[in-house]
Amino acid sequence: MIDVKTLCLGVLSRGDASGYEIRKEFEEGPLSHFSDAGFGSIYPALKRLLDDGQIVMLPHNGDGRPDKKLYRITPSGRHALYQSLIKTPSADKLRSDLMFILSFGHLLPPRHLDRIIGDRISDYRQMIATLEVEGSTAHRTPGERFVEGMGLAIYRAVAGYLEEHRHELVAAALMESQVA
Amino acid sequence: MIDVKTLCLGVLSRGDASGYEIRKEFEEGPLSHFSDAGFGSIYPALKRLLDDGQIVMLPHNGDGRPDKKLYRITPSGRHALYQSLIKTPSADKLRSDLMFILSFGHLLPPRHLDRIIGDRISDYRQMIATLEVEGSTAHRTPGERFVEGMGLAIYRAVAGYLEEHRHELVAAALMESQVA
DNA sequence: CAAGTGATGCATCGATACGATATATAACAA
DNA sequence: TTGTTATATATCGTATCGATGCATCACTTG
Repeated sequence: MIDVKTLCLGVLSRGDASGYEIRKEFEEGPLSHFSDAGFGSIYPALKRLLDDGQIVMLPHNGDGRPDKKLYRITPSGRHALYQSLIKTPSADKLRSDLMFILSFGHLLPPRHLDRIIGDRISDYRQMIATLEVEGSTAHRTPGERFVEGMGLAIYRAVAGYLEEHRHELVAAALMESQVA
Repeated sequence: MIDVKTLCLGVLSRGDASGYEIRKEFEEGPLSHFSDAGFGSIYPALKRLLDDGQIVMLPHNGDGRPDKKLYRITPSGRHALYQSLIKTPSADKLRSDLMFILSFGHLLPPRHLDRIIGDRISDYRQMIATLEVEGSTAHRTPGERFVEGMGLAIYRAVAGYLEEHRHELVAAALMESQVA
């Protein structure tokens, strides 16, 4: 998997940013769907990138706000980013607590099962609605549009599957609970 | 996210297993699609589960093979598993190096783009074919069938999206490379 | 106008997890 | 007999995660 240093270089390749702003990219932006990094990884990564000369810190114009360290990618940093981008990408990873839980569906109360599935459907429907609005308003590069489209496609597939098969699983759990 | 201790308890709730066999479950079984754990996490987890009395080690019948430590879940372990299963599951996570790379598609050679997308489509088509065979042969609980079905639905959505939008992205990269 | 809430912003720390590596045996093919 | 693959345990350094702490500023709400 791509490391946090490279993720930061990727964000900075689009423009100067602070650690906090980089974090936001992984929480909201087009990169948020398939990448992630928290403060605990970003700040150490920025430190190492500084040491390696792949980014520089901009002198904050002594105006109002004191802190907010802005970082800018260097040519060396762009080169390192490019080298990472042309490496063969590792396999995609899906992690889902819900799916782990549902694979033990027969051990759980049917009502509880039905609730957590319903909640998750709502979550996905909400995300889909948000994406559909953003997709038509926000300005995006072709790559970003492609990635957001993939996010949308996956979210729809997940929400659709949950809706279509929810009853089967709950019904099976009901049978199980009547036996026990 | 659910920790490796709980993942191990989940596997052991289906039957006794060694560390190696637990690993295999995350590489092949129905749990492999949405969960993962390597040796470096499993062995320490088993050690802690032993300390906590949530699993026990079975005395290996002094037959042929020497090593192979078999573990069995205890009632205390089943209780701990249940407690984890009824917690509100955290949000699903998708990680994809490929999507990160493609979001910078305009920086990359169009031919390279086309190749890595094509390779990934093949990977997914292969996984889908494997799953379709297994789904009709292997014996599964309702929960496992549900989870495998979700895996299949997502893989199909991803492969389909890649196939349908591949050209758009490559075309955009071509335009970009002619400008530069 | 005070007081609370939430967003902005930096940073650290411990627990956990990851990935590579080492070691050894058994089975099976070349 | 040599090599390869599968079985099997285990460790170690590094990277990452998640929670927490601490400010400041803006906004709203009684």
